[in-house]
Amino acid sequence: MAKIKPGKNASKKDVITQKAAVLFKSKGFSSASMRELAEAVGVEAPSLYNHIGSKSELLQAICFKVANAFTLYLDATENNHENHLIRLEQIIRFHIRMMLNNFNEVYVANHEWKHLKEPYLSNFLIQRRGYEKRLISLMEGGIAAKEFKPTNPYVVVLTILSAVRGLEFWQHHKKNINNQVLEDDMVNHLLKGIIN
Amino acid sequence: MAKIKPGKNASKKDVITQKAAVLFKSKGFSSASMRELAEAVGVEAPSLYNHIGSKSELLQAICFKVANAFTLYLDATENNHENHLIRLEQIIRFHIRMMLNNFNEVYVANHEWKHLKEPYLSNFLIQRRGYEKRLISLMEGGIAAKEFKPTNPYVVVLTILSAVRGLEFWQHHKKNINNQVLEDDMVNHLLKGIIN
DNA sequence: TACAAAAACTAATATGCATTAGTTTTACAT
DNA sequence: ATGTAAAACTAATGCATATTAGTTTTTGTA
Repeated sequence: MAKIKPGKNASKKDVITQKAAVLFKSKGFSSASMRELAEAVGVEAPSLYNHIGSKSELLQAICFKVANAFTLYLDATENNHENHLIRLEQIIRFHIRMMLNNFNEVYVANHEWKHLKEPYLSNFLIQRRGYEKRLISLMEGGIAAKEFKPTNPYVVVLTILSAVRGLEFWQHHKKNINNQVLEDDMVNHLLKGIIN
Repeated sequence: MAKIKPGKNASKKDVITQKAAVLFKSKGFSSASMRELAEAVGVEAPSLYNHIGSKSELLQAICFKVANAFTLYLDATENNHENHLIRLEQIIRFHIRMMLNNFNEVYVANHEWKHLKEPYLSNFLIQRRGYEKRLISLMEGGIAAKEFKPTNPYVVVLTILSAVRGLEFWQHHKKNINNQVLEDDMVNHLLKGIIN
């Protein structure tokens, strides 16, 4: 009946992918059906295949869009020759903003990557592992420069990344607390602790 | 052919539930099939139903076992009239140990609760929300007593819980770092920060 | 108004799933 | 060894899924 309406800058494929992110987030990739996605788009399920290749391809698009965004930002901070503390803080803030502004996609990338098919699964994990390693190097540099306390750098990176990921539970409270307060409080906690 | 072998203290149902936790963790609840679970147990799929009621029931058992363990420990710390900092530290350490020692179940409870059926889904969320509220009260008490810096207590609780949850990514490195070092580094980071 | 391409539709395929029914085997107590 | 209950098995049910094939409708252009 009605055709899919592409927005100003979004192709039909983009519309489908965005709706898929919402659906995959709320039901999980495996439980989300193409019928449900079609309904969200306003079309019958087989019509989706005029625009996309497969369900799996949608997951790939979402996961790699997110992974690439993080990788690109890290590239940028490395060309930016600030000290380790400032670079770490910039990265934490970027993670927080990605969580707040690209919630559905980041959530899906974090939770549903397991259902990627090979070789995408391996590539995704390799990319993520590489990203972590670069963060660990940053920590090690900061410890060597005495900017940070001497601790296990892997533990610190894991703690920071996980804490920020936790913003996925934040959604419901968004309206009650200002995003800037949230960002500042979390950055201060992760860098300076909470003890008076 | 061969019957399910219950261990010393584990009924057959317990064996199935434990294998289910491993399977649900690695494939996700929806993608995990009863055929696969049966294979892990060493039996044909329909035979499982001599011991359990349904796939859903397995998820319920796992999720509430974990939720109850956390609730019980929190009850205990409240009867233990230490100051706020000490109680918070105890709770963080308990969370870390639960992650390390009951990895599969905690992971499933954290990731797959979405697939619980009503009324279990609602009950689970109510219990979890109540738990968070009690932690927030603890933080508020500590701030009022000037033990903690004045910050948004919800942000702090969320940051701590999420950071500890991140130990789910730890599995692979378990052998390389001592669990006690890990626990101490993480507790120190979350309480005192990382800046020199 | 008519033609061509895009994108919708319906119908069908093949697969996989949890679960039930009915039957046979195993294990244990006597 | 024999009878009983537990627990395994095989076969079948019914439903939901992603995807393909083939056809019709819609849309935009000349």
